[in-house]
Amino acid sequence: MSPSKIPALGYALLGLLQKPSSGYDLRKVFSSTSMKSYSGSPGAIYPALSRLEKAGLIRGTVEEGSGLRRRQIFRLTAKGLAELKIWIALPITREDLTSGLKTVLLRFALSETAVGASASLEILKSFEAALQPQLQTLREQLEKTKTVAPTSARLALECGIRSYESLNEWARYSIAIYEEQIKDR
Amino acid sequence: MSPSKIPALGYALLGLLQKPSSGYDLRKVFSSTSMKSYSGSPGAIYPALSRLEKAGLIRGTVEEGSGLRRRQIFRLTAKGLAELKIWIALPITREDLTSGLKTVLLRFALSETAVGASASLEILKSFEAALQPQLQTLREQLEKTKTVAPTSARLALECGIRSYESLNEWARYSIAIYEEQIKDR
DNA sequence: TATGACATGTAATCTGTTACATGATTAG
DNA sequence: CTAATCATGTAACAGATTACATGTCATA
Repeated sequence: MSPSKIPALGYALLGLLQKPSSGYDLRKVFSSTSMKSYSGSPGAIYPALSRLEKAGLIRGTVEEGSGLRRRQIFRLTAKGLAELKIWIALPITREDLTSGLKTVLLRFALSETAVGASASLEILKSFEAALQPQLQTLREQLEKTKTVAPTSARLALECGIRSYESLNEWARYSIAIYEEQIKDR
Repeated sequence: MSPSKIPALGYALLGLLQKPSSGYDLRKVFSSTSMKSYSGSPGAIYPALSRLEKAGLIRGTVEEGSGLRRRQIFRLTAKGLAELKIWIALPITREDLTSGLKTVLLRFALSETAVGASASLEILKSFEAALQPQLQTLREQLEKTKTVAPTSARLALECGIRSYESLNEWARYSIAIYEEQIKDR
């Protein structure tokens, strides 16, 4: 329904705000965990939070009370949670693989808590499906450029192929785990 | 010497311009090869080319002659080539791994032609060196979050670890190839 | 009471995206 | 001759980076 033109940072914030946090908390998560790819600079986060609040997806409340240095705690609204769920469960495209692998992994990481294990499994399946044509394209490119290109260019291509193969194995492994888990439930 | 505040797209263009090309040629490369992550939209490429030309790193000449639809062919200048070489041979940091793996691979792919096989080998070695602490950090994170986190979050972390392990194997494999090649020379 | 970490923000600038505009050439 | 493709650009806008600004609290 909504046009949903939110950049990746916005969704990352929504995902983290399943646990209410201040802007500073969020910055710390970005800089201390494996989410360093998201900027975490104040000039990015605070404006992004303002936009999300203006869009009604989160709500900030100034924390009155004990410590009393002004800290604003943000929480997801119902609308924000709905938007987050839609984003997480989006089927994975080939484009997601080339330009936003980090984002895909974040969506998957959040999926179980936000939308449940069966949705996680669906994400994995669409991920695996998207990998196949990508792998084939790269393999064809390798065949084509094998003889002409310099060694380093060929090796770089091989690196891409190996990466996707590794992702493929991981996807199968993860799918197996989820299928077990859902069966046992 | 120069401050070198060129964005990734700029360097990608410099790399491709080792072979003189028009803006349109470059767009085609971006959209048809595994470099789709670089925008290739005219609103990105043409301004970027202008900036590079203004900085004296490339020079464009309008192609007079046969076909006669106006096409501007860009070529690297000596300064541009020097800048490109510096960028390619930059040692690889941990930060490069988390935020710019694509860029690292591009640098490596270009390295042999632009700066020679021994430089390619150096890049691989600094790449491998940067991988180790990264892997250790992720493994520690996995240990810490193993019991608390939901399955999907744990699996996402495992995906990261597997990816870096795969990169590590590739780096060793590639280093072996280059060491052979350099010995035989 | 002075220093540094906590916590939040703003302003200038740059780059990329999206969408549109223009003209030249080739194919049907 | 008309449509599609080639080839180049521009303008409006959104978002990120960098650097700076501000005030609070703890501690030495």
